[in-house]
Amino acid sequence: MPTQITLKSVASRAGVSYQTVSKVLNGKREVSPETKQRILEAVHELGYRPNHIARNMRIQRSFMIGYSWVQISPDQVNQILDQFLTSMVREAEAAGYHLLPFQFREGHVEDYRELIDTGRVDGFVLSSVNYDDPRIEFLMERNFPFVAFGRSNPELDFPYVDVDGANGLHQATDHLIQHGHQRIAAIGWPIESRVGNDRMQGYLQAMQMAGLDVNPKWIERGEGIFEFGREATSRLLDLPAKERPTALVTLNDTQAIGALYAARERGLEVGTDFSIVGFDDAPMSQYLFPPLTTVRQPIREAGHKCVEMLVALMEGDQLHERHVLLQPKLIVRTLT
Amino acid sequence: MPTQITLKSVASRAGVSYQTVSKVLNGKREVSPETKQRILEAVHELGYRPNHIARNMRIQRSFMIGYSWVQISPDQVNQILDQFLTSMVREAEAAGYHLLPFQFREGHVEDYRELIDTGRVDGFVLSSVNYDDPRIEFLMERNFPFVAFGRSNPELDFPYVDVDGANGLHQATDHLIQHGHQRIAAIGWPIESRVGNDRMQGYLQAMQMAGLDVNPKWIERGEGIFEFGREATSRLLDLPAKERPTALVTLNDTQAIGALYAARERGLEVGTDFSIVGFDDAPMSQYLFPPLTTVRQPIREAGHKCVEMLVALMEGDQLHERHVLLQPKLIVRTLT
DNA sequence: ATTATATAGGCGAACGTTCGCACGAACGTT
DNA sequence: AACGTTCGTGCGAACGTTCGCCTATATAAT
Repeated sequence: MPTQITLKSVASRAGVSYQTVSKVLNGKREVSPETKQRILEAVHELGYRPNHIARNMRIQRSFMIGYSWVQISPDQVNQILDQFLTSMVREAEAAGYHLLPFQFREGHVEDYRELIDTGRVDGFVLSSVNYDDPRIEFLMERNFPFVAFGRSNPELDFPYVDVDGANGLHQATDHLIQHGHQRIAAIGWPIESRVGNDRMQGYLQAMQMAGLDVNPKWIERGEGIFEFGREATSRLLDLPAKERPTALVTLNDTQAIGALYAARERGLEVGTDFSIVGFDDAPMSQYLFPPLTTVRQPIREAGHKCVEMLVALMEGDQLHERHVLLQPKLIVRTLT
Repeated sequence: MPTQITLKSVASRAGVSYQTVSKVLNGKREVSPETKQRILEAVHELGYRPNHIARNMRIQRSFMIGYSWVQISPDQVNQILDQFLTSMVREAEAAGYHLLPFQFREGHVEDYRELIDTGRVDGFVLSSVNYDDPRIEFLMERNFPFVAFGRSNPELDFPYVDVDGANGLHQATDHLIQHGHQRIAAIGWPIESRVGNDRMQGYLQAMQMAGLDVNPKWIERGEGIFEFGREATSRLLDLPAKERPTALVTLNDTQAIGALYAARERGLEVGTDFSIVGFDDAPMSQYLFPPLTTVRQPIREAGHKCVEMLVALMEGDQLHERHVLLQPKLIVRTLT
């Protein structure tokens, strides 16, 4: 390490006290144009950069945003992390903050507490929230700034950004209805999942608004994985001909691909004999045979919004919207 | 914010000077068991946590590792980021560090300089390195700790971790040879890509060792995207029957999927009429029709190693290995 | 000419740590 | 009994900022 260039170095070069240099750099108006000029030159010549740790120490802020994500199963990959993270980093930097990614052991609020108590972060963005999320309870109680990506219990009032999953499935279901399908099944997630329930609601609404009855057998709930999509679809296709669905919505692309497999195993041609709509627009979904019609979430916008809101909270500004619901978009790739 | 609990709070409760508390907490041996006990109790009762910013300020270290990744094309998703990031975060935390993800505008070494000069990071992990990477030149010159994930110019000696792409393609090619293929093509990346060239080398080696001639027409170079895989494969399949390859290796799964499409467009059944091996083991590759045989990189191990080496560097320890080459693994999913 | 007011800049303190040195007491050695 | 050692603890300083207050000089108002 070459010896640091500090305020003092600049000051002695410009022939002023180091506090005056600080004032110039922070734009205080109590300094004459000439000395200001002289100081700025010295800053430039020496290539001075304020030491952030010292600054944060004095200010009693870290300008860090804590963020943790849950690792999906080891062989699965988080499809949206890249986009979400990138958009958050960009927005954070624009506001003078940085992201602090950290490990979070599910249920261990301590991991959050630790970061607060050691002064490492000024706020959090939460993701993978669900009903009764202990992190939300904890942070609300401590009155520590945070924004959740996703909703939790309806009775809790905290700032969040979410994608309108119900609308997404509404669009997906409508799309199938428009193409003449009447018996449409849905592969969902376990009832403990708030996200799953929201999305499922969109399916039910769309069916109801179209005046279509929903056979309870058409609703399958299980993990958002390939295997479950495949099994559930198998069961659906085993139904007697007049109950058997002609189309299917799923809550993510992985399930949809499982469904694709199951249909194919029966010799059904997906897109003509049987239709499937996914959710997520996973990177490879466009390249499947046939390409998967799916619902794309505005992930970047979500990341952007989360940080924007959090920054406002951390700076003590008033939020002009505490709850943001972003609209996903149906990506139509097959014609049926 | 509730008023912070500092060394002083603890000290006054335990009836000692705050510096003594610091000594206890840092395990200095110059304190009597009784006072130590008393202090530890006070620490526990008050729930004291050392303020990290203050500590770092004093120590003149940030305990932060800078990491930046290049955004692939907007519609593509970084398949490995999740795994790489997670493993780095885990390893970093275990060593008392945190990751600092930041935006990096390609070619702008300033983004790195800024983080150093403001004292925000103690070291970097680089990824997406290539020949003549300006970051490497810059960091070597400043003698600032870093570890690269990936190799650069052979004449530069810096600590790196890489996956042995040549070995990966060697395995892939061998697999095809074992199954009787003789005319094997390769879809590569532009010659400016070090990673691409390394991998391609493995293909050439495997062919040579098997005594198979490589027809120059079998080598295609272009972007690692679907479209190029498709076009290149089309060209290959247009070759006259006795030159036409019966199998194909690609440098990533996206190209492989393009190849799959092209083969399918000709009515070829992949796996029997024509064989394809990919690279990366993208999350969806296992669910393609047919499932894609591909090469899986030990990404987690790479992230782990990068941080482990970097931590050693930052702490001034001697590295017992400056260059780590990890072996990828062929994942066989189709029989041909 | 005297006093009030503004302006430019300096100075001390503080943020919460860690670190080295000084000091007193207890102890063992001569 | 005088003296060196060790041990336990306290104290001052420092890390690089920002912030508020004080002061000296110049300027304007009486």
